[in-house]
Amino acid sequence: MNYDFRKIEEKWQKFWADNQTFKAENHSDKPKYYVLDMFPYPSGAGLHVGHPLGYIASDIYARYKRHKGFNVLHPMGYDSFGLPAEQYAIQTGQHPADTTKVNIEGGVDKEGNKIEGYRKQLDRMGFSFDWSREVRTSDPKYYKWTQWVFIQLFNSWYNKDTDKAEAIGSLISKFETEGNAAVNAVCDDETSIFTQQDWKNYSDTEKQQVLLKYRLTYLADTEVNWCPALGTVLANDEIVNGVSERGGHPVIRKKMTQWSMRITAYAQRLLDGLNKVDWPQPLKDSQTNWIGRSEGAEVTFPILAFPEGEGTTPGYMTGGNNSHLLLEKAKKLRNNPAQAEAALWESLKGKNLGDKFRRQHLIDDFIVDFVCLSKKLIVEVDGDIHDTQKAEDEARTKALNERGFEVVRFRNNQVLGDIDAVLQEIKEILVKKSIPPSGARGISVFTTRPDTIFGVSFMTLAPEHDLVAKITTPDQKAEVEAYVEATAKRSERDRMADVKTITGAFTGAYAEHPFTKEPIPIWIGDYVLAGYGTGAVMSVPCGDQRDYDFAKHFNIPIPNIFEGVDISEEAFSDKATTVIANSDFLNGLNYKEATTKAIVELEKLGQGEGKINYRLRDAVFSRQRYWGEPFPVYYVEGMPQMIDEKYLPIKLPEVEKYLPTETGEPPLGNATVWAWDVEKNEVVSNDLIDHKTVFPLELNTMPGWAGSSQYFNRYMDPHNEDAIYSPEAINYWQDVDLYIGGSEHATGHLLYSRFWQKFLFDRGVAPKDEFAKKLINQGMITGTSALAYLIREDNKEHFVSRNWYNKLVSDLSDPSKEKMVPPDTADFEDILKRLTDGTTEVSTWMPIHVDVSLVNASDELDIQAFKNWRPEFKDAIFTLDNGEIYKGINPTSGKPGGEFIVSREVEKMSKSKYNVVSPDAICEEYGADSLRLYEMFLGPLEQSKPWNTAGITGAHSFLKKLWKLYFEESGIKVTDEAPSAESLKTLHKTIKKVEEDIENFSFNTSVSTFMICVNELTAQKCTSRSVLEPLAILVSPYAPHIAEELWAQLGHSESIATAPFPKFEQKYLVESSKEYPISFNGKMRFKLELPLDLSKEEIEAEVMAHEKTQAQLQGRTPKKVIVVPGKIVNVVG
RNA sequence: GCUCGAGUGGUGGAAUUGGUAGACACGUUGGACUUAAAAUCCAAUGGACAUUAGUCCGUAUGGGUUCAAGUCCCAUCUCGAGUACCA
Repeated sequence: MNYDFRKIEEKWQKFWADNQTFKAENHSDKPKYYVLDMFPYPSGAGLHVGHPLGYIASDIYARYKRHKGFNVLHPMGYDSFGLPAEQYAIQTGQHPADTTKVNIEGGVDKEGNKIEGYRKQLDRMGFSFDWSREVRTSDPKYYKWTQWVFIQLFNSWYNKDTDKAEAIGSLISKFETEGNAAVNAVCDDETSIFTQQDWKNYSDTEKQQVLLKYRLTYLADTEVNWCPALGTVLANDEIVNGVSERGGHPVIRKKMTQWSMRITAYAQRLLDGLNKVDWPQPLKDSQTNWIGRSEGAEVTFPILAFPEGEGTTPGYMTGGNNSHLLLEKAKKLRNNPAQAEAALWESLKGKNLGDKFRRQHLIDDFIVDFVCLSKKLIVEVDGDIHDTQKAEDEARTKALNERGFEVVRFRNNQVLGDIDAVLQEIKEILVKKSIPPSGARGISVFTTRPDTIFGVSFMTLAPEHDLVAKITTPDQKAEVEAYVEATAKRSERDRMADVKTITGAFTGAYAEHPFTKEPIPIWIGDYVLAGYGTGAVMSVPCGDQRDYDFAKHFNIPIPNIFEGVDISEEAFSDKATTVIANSDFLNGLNYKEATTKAIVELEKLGQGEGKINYRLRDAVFSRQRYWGEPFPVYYVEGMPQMIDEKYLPIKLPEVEKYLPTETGEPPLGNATVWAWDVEKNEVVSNDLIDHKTVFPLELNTMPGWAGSSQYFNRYMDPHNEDAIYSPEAINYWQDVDLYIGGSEHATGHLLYSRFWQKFLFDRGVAPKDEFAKKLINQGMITGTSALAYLIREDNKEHFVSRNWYNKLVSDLSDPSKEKMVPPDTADFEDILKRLTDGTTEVSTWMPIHVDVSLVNASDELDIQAFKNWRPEFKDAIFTLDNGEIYKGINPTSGKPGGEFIVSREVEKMSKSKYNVVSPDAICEEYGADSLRLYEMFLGPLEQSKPWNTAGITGAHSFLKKLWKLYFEESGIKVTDEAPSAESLKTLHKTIKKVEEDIENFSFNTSVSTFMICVNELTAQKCTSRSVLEPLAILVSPYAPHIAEELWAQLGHSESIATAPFPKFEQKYLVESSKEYPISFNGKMRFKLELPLDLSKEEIEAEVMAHEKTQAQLQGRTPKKVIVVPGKIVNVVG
């Protein structure tokens, strides 16, 4: 009986499908295990051998876990919205839904090409997917729930006090009862303060506008990355090196009204969560990097003169003459608070009222009970004793008032009696004292080095900064405007490309230094980015290289504020060795001390506070595309309204053309039936829009990552029509235990998914705030391109076989070498002549990619097939490896006169390089089991490695050898004979190693282990059932088809899929002796078999007595003999 | 520039807490079986000298620790990935 893999694989694939072998139930006595692959985008090109690598690994693990007694969920689906289908639609007019269906299910495309379809390709590889749970993101039944999550986000806000998302209703009730002053929420920067009375007076539209500033998904005018070529905006992670990730088109900045996701609310939790998950460190690093947390301070620099007289220098106070005695007293008071003080502190601390309070704080010579430095409000709580010291208190209040503080006094019994009334009063004062946005008062900057504040010699604003136009003096106006205009014209890419050129302009305005009160010139420069921090920096040229370069270029002074550092060449930015000098109260302090001190002093002035800044931006969620999820949104008086959940899904409308409209609207602008009737609750014709009961629908669609941000949970209950998934389902499956996919999703899908998961966790929909416990990035399988070297001259084309090409190139680059004279071919000599006399350059060799299917395992090109494939080369000359010219196939021998050898190069697999190998062809020739084994055998899962089809024969012949262990010509040869001790040792050694390897995801080494095992059992002529049966189970996760067949042939009627994994038993591995390597000075010289129960001394004696030892020593006496029992012997001397 | 990761035969890659470097496979060479090819099987295969035993050199480079280093430490070089005026 021969190993007929085609028959076997077809048979078992059918069996698994018919019997739903891998269907997972949502309840089981077994423990659960969830193995997930990143679902693919079904492209028309189909799968190549690189794609299934991760699927094979996850499938091995899933099958292994089934053998280990787990209830395994292993689903698959399609991320089927996306740009390629849409662009194909634009070109051909075919509906993307149709092409997507063909790409998944197979069929014929418009050009008549047969498409195999992803499903069929996947099925051929024998994956144990539970297809009953398949999802497609473009299926309305699925995207109903994507729209649903969007609505939940819209109806939520982020409460910083509870540090989680809450229903928008709780925010509205806060507004109704207390306004927004004390609301500690993540919201838009320019949100202004209002009272509950203001809120009540707002119109409906105004209320909606306010709420949009708080919702977790919101509509706002944002600077977006606009890609004119694609006609859409792109998220930051969709831009690579300043051009679009897809297609490489230029991207410009543009202000547009767009949906955004308030992912920044989760910045800190997204960072913290990384500590809880077992994900690859490089991936965690890139998320950490992307979130970009930096600690520092926000500092406000008052603007000295507004040319238009808009503001004046606000009053502030001097640093003060703090005495240590007072500080100590304040500390003592803090530790012994009166009852009322303690009660009030509970309510004031931790920004409970929205502003930071300090207690028992020193203001000049006064210790005040509570102070809010940023609002300059002092709260005093007086005991009865104050009745007797009214005069002193008044004087004290007056003194504090002179220092710019407002003082409010309460009595102990007021605080203890009705603390809510007291808090309300404080809150109202805070609201009144609310400071308008920073721009009106001065320039806000973010800095990570507040310790260097005395080194500020100028300030720089981004050219796009709002203040630029306001502060520029008439003298400087022309220059500044020209500069702003010039920067706006430069694309993002240009700006990135030349970071070396220093440009900028002086505004003519000055700001005042918070401490020295010196005027500081305000410049603008494009090295300051509008999008990060506040879009303005305090420039410390001695401590920052960019500021340094800018200062040098424009001749701005560079004061040195570092102790013992030479800054004549470059800036000094080493925090670790920093000692501050020339900085008043910071002198002599190190980085950490000076930073803390500077922040405290800035807070006293009300001109700054400690702040944490994130690089992470809110994610733009609108795309001007057709083939994406439509928003469940219509507009009333310009304000977005959510469609009630019960009318979902809002299905994509039909359109004539998939391009943007002539008026520049997104493709959905072409739809004629795209309006919402609030009475009928259905989508109706645009003609009916009356803005009374029928309103226009949103024209944007959602981005690609919308559909992939919750799919892993939807698999748990994919057909649920009443909920995204039932609580029972998600409480059973909880989260993904193992997630395998590419590292390219590090800052896209994997970040957004974590964000949505945390949001759904906050809202009680998901039980875990991280969706995947363990994640593995499989490496890329690269292609091995075949190259034929061509020299093209005067319409003559000449290909040269590898050997000759290499010799020619190396001979020519080495003048000392005698020039190779090729065999007697006039043409070849001609080439050599022209190469050597310089008429032709070596570099004019052109590598031509040859389709890898035209090349055999020994790199020999089928010249005739090549000529048929590329008819433009049918008259080209081919010099073969033996130096002869190819004259066609010899009719008598049927062979060419010699071989033409191609060169090989490892490159990414791509159609244009003709190095794509499809898994179908491999399955056809060698079988799916061979493919699975070989892909695992190639190398470590995480590593990228080149594909070389030739190597698959190793895996294939292993399977044939495996088969031969069970079968001979006449049939099965497995017996019930007792196995030899040797065979049991081989088996158990294999069980141990394979189990360890699978647990460590070291699949390549376990394939080697199988090969060793089969080689050994073959040599042992083992036919024993008690060895061969467990072996079939061991192999089954890797090569499931052959394992099923062997299992069946061994007489089992059930599938092998849930057969218990063989148990390793140490007793079969126990050895009585060991072949010791005997080394001399660390070099192994010979081996010596010795019993394992010998003592160190006995081993040493045996070794020293050995004749080879004496030969090695040649009469010398060893200095030392190291004996490690069971390991090694080393003789020193 | 910064942050990670990696450098081992002709190739893909093995090598536990430092303990026999090159497992396993591809390729190559020779042989067997075949009219022939494929398939299969056997043998050799890091380099150099000797080819009988053997000796020397070898894990990017240079140092170091150790009885013993691919593995640990220091410095350097090269490649890959991510990120980039992030204040």
